[in-house]
Amino acid sequence: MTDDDGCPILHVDMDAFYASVAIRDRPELRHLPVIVGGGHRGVVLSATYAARIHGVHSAMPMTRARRLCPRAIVVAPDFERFSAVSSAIMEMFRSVTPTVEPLSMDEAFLDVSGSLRRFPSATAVGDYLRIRIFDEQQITCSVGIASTTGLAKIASRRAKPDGLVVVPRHGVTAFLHPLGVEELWGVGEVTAAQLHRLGLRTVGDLAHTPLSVVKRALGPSVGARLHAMAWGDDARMVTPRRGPDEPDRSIGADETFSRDTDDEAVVRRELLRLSTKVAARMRSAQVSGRTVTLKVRFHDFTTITRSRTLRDTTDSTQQVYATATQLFAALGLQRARIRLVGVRVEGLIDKALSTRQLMLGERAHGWEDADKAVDRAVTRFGGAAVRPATLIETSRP
DNA sequence: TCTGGGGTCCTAGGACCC
DNA sequence: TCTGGGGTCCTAGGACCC
Repeated sequence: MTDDDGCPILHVDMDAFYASVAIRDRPELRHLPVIVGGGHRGVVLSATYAARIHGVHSAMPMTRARRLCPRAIVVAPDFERFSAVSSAIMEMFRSVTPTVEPLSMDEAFLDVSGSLRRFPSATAVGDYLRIRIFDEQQITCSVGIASTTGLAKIASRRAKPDGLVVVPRHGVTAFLHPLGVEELWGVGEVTAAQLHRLGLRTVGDLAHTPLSVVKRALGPSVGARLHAMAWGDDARMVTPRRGPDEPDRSIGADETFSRDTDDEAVVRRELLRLSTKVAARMRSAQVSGRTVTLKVRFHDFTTITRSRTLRDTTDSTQQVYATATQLFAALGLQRARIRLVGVRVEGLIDKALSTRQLMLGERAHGWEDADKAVDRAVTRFGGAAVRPATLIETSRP
């Protein structure tokens, strides 16, 4: 019947997720070209297949997308909505197997080795999930099934839209070798160009190139990994998402200005807004971090980062902001045209594990109390209720 | 009015330590 | 008085993912 011969890894990927959720909530948009995205300097987050026909795809600048498909209906993203749908789908996955690894809001790996008493095959699990997701969420998805994560990921892409593709163990090279190198997970624009320069266009070309040549071109680590993947050899296991014992590695926020700016006051105000946001998210996640990184992107898109590692971990708005502005001041910019600034805190640990030594004479509670008060007020009244005085817009005409 | 915002992981050099 | 060899931390940048 099905030819998955015991391949246990599923990759389930929603089709045009944001756009699908958007048209589900507005059925009159069905069959129309719909683009989720926005902002005059934004990019396409997701587009329906009716829009893709015109060449629109995700990550494309909105300006270009509108030019390609002037009749497209542009919908602003509603991340709370997406997140709610995503949670429901992930829960459904967990009802089938505990070994679920979400990769993003709209895709996950599942290892169903343990589910094969309840289901005759991995393919049966895939069919079941596709039907249930459509029944309960009215959106379609695609499923890839293979012996490894890398293959399952490629298979789901080949299954799009609304399909299921199995890569049987005995058919790995027949499936893989005709594909373009850029189909491999981990090969982006830069690596693809490097491989093309070597005359390698297909995965088969890559597989049949001596490992030493590939390593020399791509570096030992990337080279070895991709060469192995070209043979379907991929050690990456499905690892259920980090629990609360293992927090995210970093939390950050950045923002592209609606117009490039050379006004230091504008930049500082934005750094304050971003620091406020980042620190609040850290406190809400109960983590604390030591390294603050400032990101600055200039008008020509060149991007630099500057970081400072503090003596102790922090989750204080004030300390994140102070560090970010010091890093910015140290750049010594003279009227540079700035496109984007960002603030990120890395080296996160569980707040309960962070011990902080007070400086001599430092007050034990100061900014920390202020942050807590702000968090409480935001919980009660919403984010607009409490913010630093310099962020309150004045003199709206 | 080309090119978002959220992340992860890797590399590489220098400092520093034993 | 001519040059070790790890290991870890810090910093900066870059590739990649959705």
